[in-house]
Amino acid sequence: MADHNRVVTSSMDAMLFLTDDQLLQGIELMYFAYKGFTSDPDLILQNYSYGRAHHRAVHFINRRKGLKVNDLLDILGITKQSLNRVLRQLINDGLVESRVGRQDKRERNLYLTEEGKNLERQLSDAQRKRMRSAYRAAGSDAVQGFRLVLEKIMDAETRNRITQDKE
Amino acid sequence: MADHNRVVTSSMDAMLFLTDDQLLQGIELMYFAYKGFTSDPDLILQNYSYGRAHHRAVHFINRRKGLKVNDLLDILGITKQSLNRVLRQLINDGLVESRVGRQDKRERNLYLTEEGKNLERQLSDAQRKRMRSAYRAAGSDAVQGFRLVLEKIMDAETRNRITQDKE
DNA sequence: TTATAAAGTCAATAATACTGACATATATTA
DNA sequence: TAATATATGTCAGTATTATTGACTTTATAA
Repeated sequence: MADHNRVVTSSMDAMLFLTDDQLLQGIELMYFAYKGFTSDPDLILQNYSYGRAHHRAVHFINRRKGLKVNDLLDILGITKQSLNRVLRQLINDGLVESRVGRQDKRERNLYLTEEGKNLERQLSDAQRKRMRSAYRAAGSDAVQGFRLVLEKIMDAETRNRITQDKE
Repeated sequence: MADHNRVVTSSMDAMLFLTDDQLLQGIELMYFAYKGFTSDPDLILQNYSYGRAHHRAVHFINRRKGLKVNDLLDILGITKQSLNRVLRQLINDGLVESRVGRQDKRERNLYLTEEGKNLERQLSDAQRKRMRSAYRAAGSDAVQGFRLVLEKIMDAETRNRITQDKE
C-alpha cells in the first residue's frame, strides 16, 4: 500500500517506471493540477461575468497581438460560432479591438484595448503567481522536466505550431 | 525573438528563470498539454454518449473502490445535483453499482461493474498510452520534475488529500 | 464574372455546471 | 422516545460553453 500512494517516488526504479499505477498517478496529477491552475482566474472572471472561454481569448490575443480570427479559432480548436459569442462580448465591452486587415480587408486583426490589457494582467498575475511559487518550490531542474513532459503530452501538430511559427 | 519562442531553453539561466514570459509559456504549455491529455478519452466517450464528467466518475470509482458518494463529491468539487445526473446514468446503464453501506446504511459505496471496468480500461489505456510515450520521450529525470511541479501547482488541500489518506 | 475565402450571425441542441427546494431513510442526540 | 442531523436522491430553473446547420456580407482570386 505505502508506495502506491506516494505521489513522488524518490528513486524511480527503471522497471517500475512505466507501470500502469504510476501512469494513473500521473493522470490524476494532471487533473488536480489543472484544476488548481484554473481556479484563481476563475474567481477573477466571475467579477466580469466571464468564463474560461473569455480568458483563453484574452490570453491568446495578448500573446499573439494582431492575430486573425481564424488563427484564434485554430489555436482554440473550437467552431466559429462558439468563439463568436465570446468575441462579440469582449469587443462590445471594449476589451478587444477588431481592426480590418491592411492587406486583406476580409481579415480582422485582434488587439487588446487598455481595458483588455488590464483584465489580462489580473488573470495572468494570478496564474503566474501560482506557477512561480510552484517553480520555486520544485526547483530549476524539475521545471525543465515539467516543460519537457508537457511538450511531449501535447498533440504533435500542436507542439509544432507552438514551438515554431509566430508570423 | 528567437529565444522567446523556444519552449525548452536548454540552459536555464537562473535570472531569467522566473520571467513573466517564461511563466506565460508554462501556462500555455499546461493548456495545450491538458487539451491533448483529454482528447483521446473524449473520442472514446462519444461512442457511449458520455462526457468528461462520466470519465472522471468512472476513474475515481475505479481508483478508490467502494468510495462513498460524498467522497466522490469532495474529490470532484462539484455539487450533489451535478454528480447525480451522471451517476444515475452510469448506474442505470449498468456500469456502476451502488451498494448500501454496511455500517451506516445511509451511505452508498460505489463500485464499477464488469462493464464499467471495461470502459475504464478503454479510457485509461488510451490516456496511459499517451503518458507512457511522453514519459519515455522525456526521460526518467524529466518525469520526476514533471510530477513535482504538478504537485506544487495543486491547491495545498488537494495535495494533502491526494498524497496522504486513502482509508 | 463567378467562385472562393474570412468573418459574422441566427437557431436549435447538448453537456456540464450552478442554486434552491424538498423527500426519504438512517443515525445521533437530547 | 422524540427531535435533530446526515447521506443520498430528485425536481425545476438557469448559465456557460460547446456543437451542427444554414445563411449573409464583404473582399479576394480565378
